[in-house]
Amino acid sequence: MATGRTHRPATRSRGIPEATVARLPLYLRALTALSERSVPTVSSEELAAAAGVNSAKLRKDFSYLGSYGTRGVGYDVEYLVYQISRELGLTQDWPVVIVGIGNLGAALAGYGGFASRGFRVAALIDADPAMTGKPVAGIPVQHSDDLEKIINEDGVSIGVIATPAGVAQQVCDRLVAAGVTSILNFAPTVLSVPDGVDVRKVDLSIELQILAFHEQRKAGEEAGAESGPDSGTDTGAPAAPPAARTAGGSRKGPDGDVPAVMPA
Amino acid sequence: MATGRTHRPATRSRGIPEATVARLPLYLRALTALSERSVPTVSSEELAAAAGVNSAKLRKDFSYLGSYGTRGVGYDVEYLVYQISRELGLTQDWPVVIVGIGNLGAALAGYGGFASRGFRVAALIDADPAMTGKPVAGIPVQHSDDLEKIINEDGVSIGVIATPAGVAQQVCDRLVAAGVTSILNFAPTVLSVPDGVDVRKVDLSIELQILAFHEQRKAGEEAGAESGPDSGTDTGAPAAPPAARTAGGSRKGPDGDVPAVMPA
DNA sequence: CGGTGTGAAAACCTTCACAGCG
DNA sequence: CGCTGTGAAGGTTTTCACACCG
Repeated sequence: MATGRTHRPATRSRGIPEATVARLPLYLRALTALSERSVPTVSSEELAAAAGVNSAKLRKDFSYLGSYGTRGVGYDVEYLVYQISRELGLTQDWPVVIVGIGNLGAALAGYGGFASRGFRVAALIDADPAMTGKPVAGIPVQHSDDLEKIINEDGVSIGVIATPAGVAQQVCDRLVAAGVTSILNFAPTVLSVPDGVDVRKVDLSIELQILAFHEQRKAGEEAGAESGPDSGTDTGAPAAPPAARTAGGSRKGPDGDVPAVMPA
Repeated sequence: MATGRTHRPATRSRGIPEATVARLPLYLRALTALSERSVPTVSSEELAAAAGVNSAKLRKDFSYLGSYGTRGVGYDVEYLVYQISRELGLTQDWPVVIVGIGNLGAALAGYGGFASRGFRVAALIDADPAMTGKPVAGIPVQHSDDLEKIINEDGVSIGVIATPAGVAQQVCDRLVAAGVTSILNFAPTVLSVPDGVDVRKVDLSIELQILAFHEQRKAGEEAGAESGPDSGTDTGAPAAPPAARTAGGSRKGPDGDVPAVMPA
């Protein structure tokens, strides 16, 4: 997942649980699809299936928004699309800037899912002079020297960072200084921002690592014991030597030393 | 954020909470950075800051893995890197196939974060014949007709779907039929898979929508008055309310019971 | 001392199950 | 009757705070 969040000051009444907020886009997507097929109403059961959650959860989620359904019938698709859009703030137009136009930035620039949800790519920004002026997904790339100007002129409050990790923090700082208060970070690094600025992160490799964890477990399960090169070693007892000091000689798994992970 | 099916068999021993598993990659990343700077040990406080979580949470997380720290000192960086890598299953090599080589697929193919974490891009697959043979990030694209063969020959168990939503389910079905048991889905659609197959999804526009929700709230807040983000509301009228009538009837929505205009 | 490891409390989220309304 | 809306129960995650150890 990808969460990111800056502490909520414990706020007031009108609180929609964060977990619910995170699912609203899912419901919206499912509803939009139904709307396109001109389906007039849906039951919580059907909509839940389409969104990939269970119906009790969906009903509970909707109950935080208000009573928008009709007992014995279900929910009016169009009406719900509107209510959720409004709740998410998608009834207004959100100009967004994407910084870092490499492969990923280009993919984001051309991603249809943005435009269709109230987001408008206001500008593509890159530090490489060779990119300046080059159109990507139909939008000319601008140089990062103009970052502040662009943000101010367009009243941009949401920025997407798709730069290498090394420069992400400084790009972030500039965005924040220029007035951006929400950041979607694709760089594999932790950004620090002042209070009042929201950061959400998406790390592609983290998702894969979580899958690997479960995958590994499946493999170990069906064999009871193990068979791979990296055997199960210990499992039950927490044993394992905590104090494995001395940089060069930490004794680890069966494979002598040095884990198999080493970035470039 | 999205877990796949496969719920805890309950009976299985060694349960590391899902929330903890999701953070292990974060710790690993922070530790890898420290390791590169040859830092020998870290305290929970320091590591937590580097990973963007609080220290109590980090210590609790590590307690599920075992007692790998030294009281009064902290954790041995190298040792912890190894332990977490092993727990995540990253000490082995995971061949991965990426299906759908558009902008996003190309970005993924070239993403350094994969290779550095035990993942190996075994193949890039696309349905467009014009792409076949073309090298992307140094790897030649193969045609989807050969999908099953590729998966079998390489013993691939993890697949990444970066195709348009319309074909995602069928690609998924083929991957699963060929033996893939973990899928990372970038297509904005819900995939249905048999039990035993894990799916995680990453939807770029969902993250932005969540940011918009908070952004909207901020805007409404500084305007002083309460009354939610949609204060004025009124807004024309149409839309199709389910059945908002009857005095004292259902009125819970933040905006009384008067519907509002449907956005385009 | 300084910092880990961990029970216990608190907060949060999900699921159950059913009252009640259309 | 069918389905929503929701208290209450159950589960998970986070936070607290402190015993305990190097």
